[in-house]
Amino acid sequence: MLLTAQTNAIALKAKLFRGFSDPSRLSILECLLDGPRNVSEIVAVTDLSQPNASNHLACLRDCGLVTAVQDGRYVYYHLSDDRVANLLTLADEVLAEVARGVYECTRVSQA
Amino acid sequence: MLLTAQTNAIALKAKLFRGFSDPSRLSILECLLDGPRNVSEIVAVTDLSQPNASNHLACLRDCGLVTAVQDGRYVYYHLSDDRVANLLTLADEVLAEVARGVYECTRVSQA
DNA sequence: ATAATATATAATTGTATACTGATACGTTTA
DNA sequence: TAAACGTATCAGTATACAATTATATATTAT
Repeated sequence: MLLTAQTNAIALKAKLFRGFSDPSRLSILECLLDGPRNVSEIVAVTDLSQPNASNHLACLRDCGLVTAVQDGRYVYYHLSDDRVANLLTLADEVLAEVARGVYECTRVSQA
Repeated sequence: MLLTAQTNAIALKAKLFRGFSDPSRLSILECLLDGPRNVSEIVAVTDLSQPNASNHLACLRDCGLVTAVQDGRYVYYHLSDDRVANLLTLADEVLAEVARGVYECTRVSQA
């Protein structure tokens, strides 16, 4: 694809949405809706393996969706912007509207 | 991953976001912000190959983000819900906040 | 300093998915 | 009906990505 300022902006946005587009990462984000959590707590809540959670957290952190704050040997994560929560809420609303369509979507993943 | 009502809801939401998480699909969605477009018009605006656009449209359609209306030999697509536009706008706002972080993110894709 | 705990990284592997080229299908026009 | 046009599907390939296991790094406690 040709790279212009416009396509670059689109690529950025796609990357942002990609942060939301995995169930593991969504679980992490939703668990952070209630406030900061350290990795062990996130692992406990989400049932992800520790390295797996750590990988997804690195992705979310690099993408700017969450922020890490080290406190001793613990690292606490929190949503980096209130609008991240808004995006999740808005997605719920769209889902309520089109849930049936998404449920029947077999093109992205059969899972 | 254990499948509960909760994880199922999360999987649905992840699938929804996946519709937004590809530059080609985002281009299509943004081009539909201005109103309905048929496939040829979408191909012209986005510079995607026709089969590629058609594939992405099938995904967006199955996921409920766009709706297709056939008119003769043309098929017109439009956003299926106003909130889809809202999600795109909100994403822009988050991006404005965290653009630098996303730009530096090398974990999702090196492109 | 050593052990224990918390988190991050690396290497590997299987699977998902984006793209291309060829082709099929459906609709309109001649 | 045949030809042209618009759209969808299919097969194949290359790449991206998620999960796992093993290991490294960092911090606290003994």
